[in-house]
Amino acid sequence: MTRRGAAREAQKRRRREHLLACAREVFAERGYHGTSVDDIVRRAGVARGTFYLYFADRRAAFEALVDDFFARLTGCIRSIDVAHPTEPPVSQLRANLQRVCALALSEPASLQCVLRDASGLDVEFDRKLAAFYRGLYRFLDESLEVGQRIGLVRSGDRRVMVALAVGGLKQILADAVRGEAPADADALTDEIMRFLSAGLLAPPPPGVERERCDGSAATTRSEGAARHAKETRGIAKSTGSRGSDPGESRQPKNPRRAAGSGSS
Amino acid sequence: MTRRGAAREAQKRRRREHLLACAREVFAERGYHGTSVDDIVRRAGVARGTFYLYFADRRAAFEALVDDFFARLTGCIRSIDVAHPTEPPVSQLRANLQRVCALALSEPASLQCVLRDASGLDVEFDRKLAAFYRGLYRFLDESLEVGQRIGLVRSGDRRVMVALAVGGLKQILADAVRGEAPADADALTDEIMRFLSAGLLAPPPPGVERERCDGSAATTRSEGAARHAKETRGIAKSTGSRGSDPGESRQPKNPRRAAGSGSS
Amino acid sequence: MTRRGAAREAQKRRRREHLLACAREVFAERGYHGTSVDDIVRRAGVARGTFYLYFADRRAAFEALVDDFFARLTGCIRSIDVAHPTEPPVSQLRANLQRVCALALSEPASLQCVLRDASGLDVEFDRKLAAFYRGLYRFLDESLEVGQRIGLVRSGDRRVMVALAVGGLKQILADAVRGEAPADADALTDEIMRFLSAGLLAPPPPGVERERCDGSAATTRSEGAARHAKETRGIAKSTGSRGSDPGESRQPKNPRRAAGSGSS
Amino acid sequence: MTRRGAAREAQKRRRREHLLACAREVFAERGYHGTSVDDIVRRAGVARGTFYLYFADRRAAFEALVDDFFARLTGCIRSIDVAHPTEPPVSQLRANLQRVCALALSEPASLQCVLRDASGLDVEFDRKLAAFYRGLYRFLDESLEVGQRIGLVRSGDRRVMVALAVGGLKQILADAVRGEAPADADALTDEIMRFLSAGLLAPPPPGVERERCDGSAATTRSEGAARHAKETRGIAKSTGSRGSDPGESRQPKNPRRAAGSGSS
DNA sequence: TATGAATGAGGTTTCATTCAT
DNA sequence: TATGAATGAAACCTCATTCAT
Repeated sequence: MTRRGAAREAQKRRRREHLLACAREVFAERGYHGTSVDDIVRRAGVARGTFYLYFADRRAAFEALVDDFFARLTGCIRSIDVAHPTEPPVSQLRANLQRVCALALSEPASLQCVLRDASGLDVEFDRKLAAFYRGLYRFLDESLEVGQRIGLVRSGDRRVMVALAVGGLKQILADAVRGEAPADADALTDEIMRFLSAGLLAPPPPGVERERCDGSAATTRSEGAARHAKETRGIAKSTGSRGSDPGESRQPKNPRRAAGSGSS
Repeated sequence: MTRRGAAREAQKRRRREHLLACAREVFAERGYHGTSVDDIVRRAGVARGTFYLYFADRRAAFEALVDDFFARLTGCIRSIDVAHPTEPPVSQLRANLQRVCALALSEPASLQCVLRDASGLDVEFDRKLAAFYRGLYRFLDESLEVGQRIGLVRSGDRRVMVALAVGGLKQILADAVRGEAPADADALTDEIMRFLSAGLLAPPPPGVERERCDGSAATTRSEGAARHAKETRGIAKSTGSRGSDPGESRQPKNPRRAAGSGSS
Repeated sequence: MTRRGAAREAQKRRRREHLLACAREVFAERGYHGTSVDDIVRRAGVARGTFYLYFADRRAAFEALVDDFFARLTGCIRSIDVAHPTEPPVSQLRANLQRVCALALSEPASLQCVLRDASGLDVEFDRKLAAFYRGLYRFLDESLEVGQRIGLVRSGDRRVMVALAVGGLKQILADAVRGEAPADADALTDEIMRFLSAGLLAPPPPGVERERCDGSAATTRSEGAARHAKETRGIAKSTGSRGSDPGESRQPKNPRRAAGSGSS
Repeated sequence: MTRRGAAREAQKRRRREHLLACAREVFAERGYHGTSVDDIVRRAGVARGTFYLYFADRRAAFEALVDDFFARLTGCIRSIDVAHPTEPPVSQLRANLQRVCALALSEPASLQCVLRDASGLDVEFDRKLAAFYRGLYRFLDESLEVGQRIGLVRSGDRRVMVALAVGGLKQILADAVRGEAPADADALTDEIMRFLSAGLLAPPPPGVERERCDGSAATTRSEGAARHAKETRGIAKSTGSRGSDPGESRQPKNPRRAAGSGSS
C-alpha cells in the first residue's frame, strides 16, 4: 500500500508536471486567452476531464505556472550584503542579475507567460502580480537606498530608477528569448551591468564636471564647465569620431568608452 | 445635398470618435479580453449593431485605438539631427523623450491599452505590434549608431541598449499613469535622462579608475578628458582605452568609490 | 419609435411566453432534471442563445413557471369572510377549492412542474417553495382556527388537518391531470368537499354514539355528549344558526354543532 | 473455504448495507439529483470504484433504497379481515396506519428519498413507482369497496378517497419528519384516524339533515343507523345497500347520502 | 442609419462510469 | 476486491456577429 501509494503519488506528480509543461508551452505560444483547455490536453495527450483532476480550471494552471516561475525568480535574488561582504556589492548585484537572466533564458516559455499574459486576467490575479512587483520594487528600492547611503548608487528618484531597471530587464529578457538579443546569460548580464553601472551606480569620483542630464545647469564645477547648460540643455555637437564599432556591434571588451554622457 | 452630405460625414466621424473614446476607456479599464462589445456600446449609449457600422469587429476598434496612439507616439519622435543641429543632439533626444512622456501621461487610457493588451491578441495583431516595435528599434538603433559614431553614445551592444531603454520607458510610463511614479512629464523626462545619460551616453573621460561593471577589474585610464566639457556640456570625447581585462572577474581592487549619488 | 418600440415589447413578451410555454411542456414531460436548455429551445424552434435572452438560466425559467403558477393559485384563494358573509363560509371554501381545481386542471403541465420537481432544486428554490407552503399553511391554519371558534370546524390538531388537506389535494390533482381521477373541476370539488366536510367541518350534532377512531373504546354517550370536551379536545356545541339559505346552500338548518369526532 | 466464503459473503453484505446507509443519508439530504457518487463514497469512506462493485450505477443504489423501503411499507399493511375479524375492521385499519406511521417516522431518510425524489428520475423508475402506487391504490380501493359494502365506508368516488387519503398521509408524514407535525406515531395515527373516520368511514346514522357539501341542499335521510356501535366500534356493519353506486362509483347527484359522516 | 433580437460556435466544467494496478 | 486516475459525453453559458425592421 505504501509502496503503491508512493508510486501513485509520484505518478501523479509527474502527470501534473507534464500537464504544466504542456500548458506552459501552449500558453507561451498562443497566449493565455488564445489557449483553451482543449489545446492543453490535446498537447498532453490526455482527456479533457483529466485536466480538471489536477487543476481547478484553466486559470489555476496558469497561476501555478506563474507562481512557480516567480518563486524561482525570487530564489535568484539574494539580499546584497554591504556590512560584511565576502564579495563586493556590485559583484553581488551582478550575481543576482546573472541568475535571473540565466533562469529566464532557460525558461523562455515561462517568461513569455509571465511577461505577456500575466496581467489583466482577473482582479485577483492582478493583485497577486502587483504583490510580486511591489515586493520586487521594495527590495530594489531598499537596496538602492543602501547603495546611495554608501555611495555606490547615484542620487535620484529611486522609484524611477527601479522602474527603468525592471522594465529594461523585462524587455531585454523578452527580446532575448525571442532571439532578438544575446541569449547568453553572461553576455547579457555584462551588457546590463554596463547599463546599470553607468546608470545606477555612483559615477566616478568628482573632480570632473558632469553634465546635468536633467537639463538644469550643473553646479558642479570642473574646469569651468556647464556654463551654457541653460541654453542648450544638452549635448555638444561633438564631432570626434569615437566608437569604432560598426553595425550591430556588440563590443563588450571595447575599452574605449565613447564619450560618456557625464564624464567625471 | 452636399451640405447635408458633409454634415453627415462629420456626424459620422464624430460618432466614430465617440465610440473609440468609449472603447478606449473600457479597454483600458478591463483589458481587451475583459471587454465585450456590449461594454463599449453600453458606455457609448448606442445599440450593439451600431458598433458594427463603424468597425468591422471588436478587434478593429482596438486596432484603431492602438494605431492611432502609435501614430501619435511616432509623431513625437523626430530624427536627431547631428549634421547641422540647431540644437544639441542630447537636447533633441530629450525633447523626443519629453514629447513621448507628455503624450503618454496625457493619455493614460491609450497607454494602458498599448502596454497591457497589445500583445497576444492574435497573430495578425502581433505582427502589427512587432512591426511597430521593429521600426522603433531600428530607429533607435540607428540613432545610437550615429551617437556612437560621433561619440555621444558609449559603445556596447545596441540591441541591448535599445531594449533596456524601451523597456524602461514602458515601465516607467506604466507606473506613472498608475500614480506610482512622477506623473509630470518634465520631471519624468529629467529622471529618465539622468538614467540614460549615465547609461547610454558615453561615459566620462577617464583618468579615473572605474570598477568594471562586468565584474572584472579595470583600471580605466583616460587621457585628458573633459576638455571640451564646455562645448560638449560635460561630455568628453574620451578616447582612452579602458578595460583591458578578461574574465568574469569583479572589481577587486577598486577602492575608489566614485562620487556619491547625487552628483553634485 | 414608440410605435415600433411598443411592437417590439409585445413581440418580446410573446416570445417569452412562447419559451415559457415550451419550457413548461418539456419540464412537465421530462422533469426539471431531465430537461436541458437544448430540449426547450428545440421545441421552441429558437437558437440556444435566444433562451438566455429571456432567462438567466434554466433554473430561472423554471422559477418563472412556478412563480407564475403559484401566483395564480394564490389568486384563487380568497379569505373566508365569516363576519359579514354574503355567502356561507362553506360556500366560500368550496368556491376557493373549485377555483384551485379548475386552475390546476386547466394547467396540467404547470401542476406537474410544481408537484414533481419544485423540490430539491437548490437551497434558494427550496426556500421559496417553503415560503409558499408556509403561507398556505398559515392561511389554512388561521381559517381553521376561525372555523373552530365558530363551530364550523371540528376540533383537532390543525397542523395535521392542514397537512392532510393540502397533501390530499395535491395528490388528487396530480392524479386528476394524469387521468386517474375525475378531471372535471366541479365533480372533483364536490368529492373533495365531501371528504372535507366530513373530515374538517364540524360533525353533526350528537345523539349518536360514535366509534373512537383512535382505536380506544368510545365512552361517549350520545345525548349527553360534549361533556368531556375538555379532555377530548372536543368542540363546543354551538347552537347559533347560521346560513339559512338555499341554492348553493351550506349547512342551513343544522344548528346543532356536534361534539368532535372523537366525541364527547 | 466454505467458512471463509461465508465470512466473505457476510462482509460483502455488510459493506453493501453500509453503502446503502450512507447513500440513504446523502440522498435524503441533498436529493437524488444533488447527490453524486462521490458524495456517497466519501461518506462511506471507500473508493469510487468500490461503489460500482456493489451497484450497477447510482440509480441502482437509489432504487435499492426505495425498493427496500417500499417493501417494508408494504409489510406494514395487512389486509383487513371483515369476514371473521378478531379485531374490528377499523382497529385493523388503525393498526395498519400506525405501523406505517411508525415505520416512516423511524426512517426519516428513507421517507425523504421516497417522497422527494422518487419521481422524475427516469422512465423506468417512474414505472416502478407507478407500479407501487397502483398496487397501493388497488389495495385501498378494494378495501374501501368492501368497506362500502359492509357499510363501514361512506359512498363516494373511491379513487378520490384513496388519493386524498394517500396524499394526505404522504404530506403529514413528510411534515412530521421535518418536525412540523406530531412526530409520535400514535398521536399522529390518532389524528389521521379522526380525519379518516369522519371522512372515509361511514357516518353515524342519520336522522339529521345535513348540508350538502357539494353545495346543494340535501335532506339526507338514513334509516336507523349506529345500532351496533359497540361491536363495530361505532361503525355499523350495516348490510343495507346504501350508495347504489357500484365499482368506480362517482355518485355526485345521489341524493341518498350514504350515511353522511356528519350527518345528523 | 440605428436598432436590438437572434444566432450558434466555442469554451468551460461536471461527473457517471471504466479500467489498469 | 479495492482503488482512484482517466475518460469523454453532455450540459451549461457567453458573446461576437448578423440581420430584419
